[in-house]
Amino acid sequence: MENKIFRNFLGEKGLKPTKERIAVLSEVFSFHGHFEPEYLYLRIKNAGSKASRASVYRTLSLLVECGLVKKVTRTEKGNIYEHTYGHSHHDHMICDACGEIIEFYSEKLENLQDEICAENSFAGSTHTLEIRGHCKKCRTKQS
Amino acid sequence: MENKIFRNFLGEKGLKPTKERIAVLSEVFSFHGHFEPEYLYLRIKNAGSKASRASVYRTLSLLVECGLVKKVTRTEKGNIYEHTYGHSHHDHMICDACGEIIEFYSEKLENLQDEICAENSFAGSTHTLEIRGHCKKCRTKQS
DNA sequence: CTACATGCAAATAATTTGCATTAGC
DNA sequence: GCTAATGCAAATTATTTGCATGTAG
Repeated sequence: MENKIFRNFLGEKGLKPTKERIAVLSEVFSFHGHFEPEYLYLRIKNAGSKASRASVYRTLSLLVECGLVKKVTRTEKGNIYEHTYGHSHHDHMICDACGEIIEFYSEKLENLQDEICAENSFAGSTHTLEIRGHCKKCRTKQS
Repeated sequence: MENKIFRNFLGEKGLKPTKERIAVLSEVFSFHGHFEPEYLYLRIKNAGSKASRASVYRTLSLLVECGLVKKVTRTEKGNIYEHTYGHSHHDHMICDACGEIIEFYSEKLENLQDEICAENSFAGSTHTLEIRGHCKKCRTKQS
C-alpha cells in the first residue's frame, strides 16, 4: 500500500514514478528498523536495482515529505531514518555502548506532553524523545 | 565559578589554561541562550579576544567533556550548544516557523521517563526531548 | 626548556547541485 | 516532443586535522 500512497503523492505533485524512485521505495519497506542513506544505497545496489546516491537522497526527501519515512535522529555521521507506514508513533532509547536502538511508546508520556504544550501555548506537531544510556546487555558488561 | 571548574578540569588532564581557552569559556558564559559555534566565534572576535575557529571547536569539545556546556540539538546546519552550569536540566520546544527555542521542565516528565527506563531494563543517563510545532506568536499568524 | 596549543590551510564526509543526457507520458 | 529525472562529478558546509610555529609553566 505504501506503493499506492507514494504514487498518489507523486501524481499530485506532477512527478513521475521512475524505476529509481520505486526501487528506493521498495527497498525502504523491504526491511524493518533504522537505516542510514548509505546503507540503503548499498542494499539497493545489492538488490540488483540501480539508483545513484543522488537519487537515493532525493527520493528519501520525497518519502519524508509524504510521510512514509521519518528522520529518526542525527548522529555525528549523518541522518538515520525509519519507515513509518504501518508503524505507530514511538520514541527511542539509544545505547551509548553498542548503539542499539530500542523503541518504546507510552500513552502517559504523550498525554503529558500535550499538557505541557498547552501550558506554554505551544501548538506541538511532532516530538522526538531520545533517551541515552546503556542497554541491559551493556549495563552488566560495565565496570 | 565556571572558571575554577574549567581550570581544575584542565589541570587534571595536564592541559593548559591558555588565553584562547579562557576567552572561549568566558564568552560562552557571557550570555544566556543557545548558540552555534560560528556565532560564538564571531562574538569572541568582536569582544577583542582572538581565537581561531579551530580553537573554538577544540575548546567547545573540552567544555562539553567537563560538563559546563551541552549539545542541545543538531540542525541541518550543525550543532547548537548551551551552557549548563547554573542551569538545571530542561527540555526544548522549537518553533518550526520562527526558530524560537522555548525551555521547559516538568518533574512529572522526568519521573515518567525513569519509569519507562526501568520497564525496559535500560540505564538512562541523559535524554533529549524536542517538541516541534508553532509557538504562540506564529500560531496566530497562521492561516 | 619542553610539552602542549595555536593558526592556518588542507582534508573530511555527508549531502546537495549544475548540467548534459535519458526517459516518462 | 516536452518536461522532468537521472548520473556524474564538482560544490557546499560544518567540522577536523597535520604541521610549523608560538607559549605556558
